[in-house]
Amino acid sequence: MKLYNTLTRKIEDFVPWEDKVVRMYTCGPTVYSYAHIGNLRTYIMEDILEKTLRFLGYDVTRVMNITDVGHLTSDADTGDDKMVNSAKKEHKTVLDIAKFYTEAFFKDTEKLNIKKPDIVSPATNNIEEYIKIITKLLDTGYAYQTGGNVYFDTSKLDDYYKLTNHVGEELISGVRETVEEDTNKKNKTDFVLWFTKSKYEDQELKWDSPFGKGYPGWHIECSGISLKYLGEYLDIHCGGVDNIFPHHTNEIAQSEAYIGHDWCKYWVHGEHLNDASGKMSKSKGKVLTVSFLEEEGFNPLSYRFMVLLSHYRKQLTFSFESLSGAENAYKKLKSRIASLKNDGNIDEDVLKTYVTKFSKCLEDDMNTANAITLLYDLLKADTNDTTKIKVIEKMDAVLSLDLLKKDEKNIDEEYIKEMIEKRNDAKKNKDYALADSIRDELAGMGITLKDTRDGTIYEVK
RNA sequence: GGGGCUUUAGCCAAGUGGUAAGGCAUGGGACUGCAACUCCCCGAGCACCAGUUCAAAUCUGGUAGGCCCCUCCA
Repeated sequence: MKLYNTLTRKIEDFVPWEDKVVRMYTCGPTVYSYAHIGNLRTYIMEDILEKTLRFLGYDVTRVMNITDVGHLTSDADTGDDKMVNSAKKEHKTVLDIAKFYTEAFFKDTEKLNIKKPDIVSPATNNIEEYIKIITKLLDTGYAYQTGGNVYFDTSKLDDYYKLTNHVGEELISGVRETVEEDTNKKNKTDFVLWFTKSKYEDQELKWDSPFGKGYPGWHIECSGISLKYLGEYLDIHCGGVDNIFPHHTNEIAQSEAYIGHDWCKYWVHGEHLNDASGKMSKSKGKVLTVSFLEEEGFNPLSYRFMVLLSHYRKQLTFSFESLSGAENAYKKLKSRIASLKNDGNIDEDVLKTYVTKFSKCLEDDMNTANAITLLYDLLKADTNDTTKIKVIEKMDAVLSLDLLKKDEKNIDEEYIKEMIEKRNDAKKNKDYALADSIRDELAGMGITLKDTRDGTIYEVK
């Protein structure tokens, strides 16, 4: 499989540390509010990656964290914990908030057919792990204590910027006026591993540690969880592009300083979903959530379809026009598939040809757009329906668009058949007013009649 | 100020040197009592300029626009 690796800025052949085994870590959500569909785009990409690897026969273990502490609202040393802010606003405890939004997150991902990772671990469950790492970093001189906090000393590394193209400190200064300079830091890029002192003394969550009672910095969380569950040799680490710097850069710094050798081979980053004004953001007012799409009458899977129609490394601009387009296409595609009938034996050659083509698309740095085009080719292909259904079944193991799932019909079939007959009689008698009123009545129940050559059939919305 | 990405028909989008996939929408046609569904048909020379080449959407240089990162963020 070919994958774009942010580390080398090239598309590379994917070769895991251990043959056929993949250890995959994906940055999880910060659970202080609902995930928006832009966040979810990255999780869809990761889902496709995981399923592709399984499809290709790899033994995948995927781990995801839940950030329920430590994400600061602004600069590391002046900020306030997002979880705490949220709790204050909603008059709940921090852990209540975390639990609530964690559940909401998984409800959303489920609606988008995103598989839950093998291991999901909240940041607050792994405090000992962070303490262990920080202790060693202090012992080996990669970290230092000052002003009550523990910092990572980025000047101890030769290649701190290996994940980015930043050339040095002098190039990344002077952007922001509002950030207060932390005078405790030895270097501009140093970051906090453990806080005991914060301007905000009302942290609800604090733990005892050799460095004082406090709480972990954000970056140490992902390193800690990853090392704990996936060991010292990681194959793939995913996240959104915005995490490249500083989050992932810092993860590499602390992890490799801790274990003393190269850590993660492939860094895969998903591009953002933008709206007309640019990046979608939780702090920018109106938030597009899965529930909101549903309220607007969209099927969440139409959004998944829309995402798969484009490439994960390309920015995508969200608009209701394009979502509607995607939904139309998705509905049509599903109904074409629904009309396939089992009509013979599987043509193994054709099956193999299409499965191979499908693999090729995904192995090409996850070209899902071409994978979906292949679906259209298949429907037009000169083979029997049974074979087509089988191919679609295989493809949907990765695409997860419920392509073969029939919409449940919890309706009175007998009644509908009766009404159809009544309408056909009316049509025969040229009583079109009655015929139309029957059609309208059924339409009101969400039932669409279709007059085909083989008689009238119906579809449930 | 520095770093990076991006620009293909109304919309989404593939394409990685050999003469523009696919989908959605629109329009036309068939079907229909009328519709819906379905089926058939129809559209661009790839932001702009200059190069390299027998040949460029694809390579090089430049111009313009958009976006992202450098600050919590998927």
